[in-house]
Amino acid sequence: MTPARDARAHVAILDDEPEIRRMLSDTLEEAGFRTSTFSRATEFEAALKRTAPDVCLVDLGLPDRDGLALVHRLALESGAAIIIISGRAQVQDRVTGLELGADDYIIKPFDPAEVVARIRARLRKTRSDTDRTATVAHFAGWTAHFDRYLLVSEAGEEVAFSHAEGEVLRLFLDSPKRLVSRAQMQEILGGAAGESFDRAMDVRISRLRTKLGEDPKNPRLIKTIYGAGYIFLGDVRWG
Amino acid sequence: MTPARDARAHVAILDDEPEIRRMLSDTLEEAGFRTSTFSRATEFEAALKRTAPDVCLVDLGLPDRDGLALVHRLALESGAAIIIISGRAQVQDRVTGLELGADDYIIKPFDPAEVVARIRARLRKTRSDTDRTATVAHFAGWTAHFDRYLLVSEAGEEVAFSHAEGEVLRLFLDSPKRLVSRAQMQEILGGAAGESFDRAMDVRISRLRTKLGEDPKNPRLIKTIYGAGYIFLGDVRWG
DNA sequence: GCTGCCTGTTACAATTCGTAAGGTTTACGC
DNA sequence: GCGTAAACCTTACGAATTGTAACAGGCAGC
Repeated sequence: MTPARDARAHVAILDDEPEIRRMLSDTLEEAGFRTSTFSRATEFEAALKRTAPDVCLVDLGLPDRDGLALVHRLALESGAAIIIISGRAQVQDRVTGLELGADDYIIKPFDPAEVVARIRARLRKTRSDTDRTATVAHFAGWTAHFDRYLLVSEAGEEVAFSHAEGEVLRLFLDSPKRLVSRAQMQEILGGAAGESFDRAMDVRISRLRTKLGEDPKNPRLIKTIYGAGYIFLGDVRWG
Repeated sequence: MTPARDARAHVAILDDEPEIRRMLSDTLEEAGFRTSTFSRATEFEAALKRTAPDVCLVDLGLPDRDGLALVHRLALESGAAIIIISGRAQVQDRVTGLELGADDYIIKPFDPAEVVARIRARLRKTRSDTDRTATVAHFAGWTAHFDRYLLVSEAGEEVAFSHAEGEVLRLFLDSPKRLVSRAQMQEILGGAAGESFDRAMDVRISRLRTKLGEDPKNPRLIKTIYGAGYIFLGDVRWG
C-alpha cells in the first residue's frame, strides 16, 4: 500500500564545514543510515519542507542563521530528534541548547563512533513504537484495518475507505501531531508535481474527513495549517 | 482533600558516593523533580519492583554489581530513561554504555545544571509523545487550546484563532513577562528579513489583540515597548 | 455493451494572511 | 510648550491557498 519506503533511518546533517559534512555522512552511511547534507540553514529548511528526517544533526556555528533559533523552531515544528554539534563547550551553552529543545549536545571535536551511538540511542526512543508491519491502528474512537480497507467506530459502525484515502490516512497515522507538508505528501504518495496534484490532495483529504465524520467548519482530527500543510491530532496506537 | 498524585517526574539516583547522591538529589528536587537515592544496586533493584521512576541516573562505578549489566537489564525491562554517570571518559566507554541501552552518558565531574537539562530533554521525548508540545495554556481568564486553535474565555465564549496568530500567541506564552524583540520573533517565526516583515508582524499582533479583547488605547496583556519589542503580561500556566 | 466504484479534474466559494496606505503614538531636540 | 522623525496600529484590499460539489475518465465484473 505505501510505496516501498527506505527502511533506513534518515539523518539530516547541517554543517558549514565540508570536511565534517563528508566525514559524518560517510560514517553514518556506513553505519546503515540514510543521510543528506546541507551547508546552509536556508537550504536545510527548504529540504525539510519536502522530507521529514528522523534525526537532525545541527552545527550551531552557522554563517547564515542563528543556530539556536533554528533549533528552537525545529523542536517545535519537526518530529525529528535534534542533536546539536558545536564547538562551544561551556556548560551554559549545552544547557540552553537542550532547553531550547535539542535532544542531545555533542562537542567538537567528536568521535564519529559516539555520534553513531547517540543517534541510535535517540532512535530507540523515538521510533520504537512504530511497528512498520502493523496493519491495525486505533485513534480517536476509530480502528483502522489497513488490510481490509475498513474503519470501525467504537459503536461498531463500519466505513470502507479506498486505496487513495488509505494512503493519506496511513501517512497521518505514521506521524501524528506533527506537521505534514504538502511537499512531503507529494514525495511519499508519489504524485506528479504541479498545481493539479494539490487539488487532488485536497479532494483526498476532504473525502477522508467526511468518512471520519469531521465537522467541515471545525475539523478536530485533520487540521489545516494554511500555507504549510496538515496536522493530524489524536493519539494513535498501532496494533 | 485527598493527596493528589505527585505530578513531578520521578528520578531515581544510584551512586555509591554519598556526596554525589546528596548533591544530585538537592539539585533535582530544587528543579522540581521527585527523587529517591540508592547506594547499592541490590537496594535499587528492590525499589524498582515497587515503583517505576521516569528517569534513572546510574553511576557505573558500583561496588556490588557490574554497572553496565545493570544498565542493560534496565533498558530491557524498565520504561525509564537511563542516564549513565561515570568517571570513565573514554569514547569507547560512552559508546558501549549507549549501545547497551542508556539514553545518555554524562561524565564526572559534571555540572548539576547540565544534568537537569539532560533529564528534561529525556522526559520531553519519553514521557508521552503526545504532550511533546504542551497544548493548553491558561492566562488572564483565557484558556488557549493550541490543538483546536481556540480561545475560551472564563464565561465560555469561544474565539477561533488562526495558525499565524497562534504562532505569536505561543511565542508570548512561552516567555511571559519578558521582553520579546522583533528580531527574536523574526528568527523564531521564520520570517524573511526586511521592512515588510515588520508590518506583517504588526498586523498579526493587532489581530491577536483584537481577539483577546484588548483595549487598543490601553492593552493589558500585550504591551508594546517602543523601539524594543513586546512584553506579555499575565500569569501563564501550561497544562 | 452496461453498472458501479474509484479517483483525478474543473470550477467556484471561502479563508488566510501579507501588503499598502494612512492615522496615531512615542521620543527627542528645541 | 512645539515640531519632526521614527515606530507602531489599524483598516481595507487582494493574491494565494484551501474546501467541496459536480463532472468525467478509467477499470473492474458481469
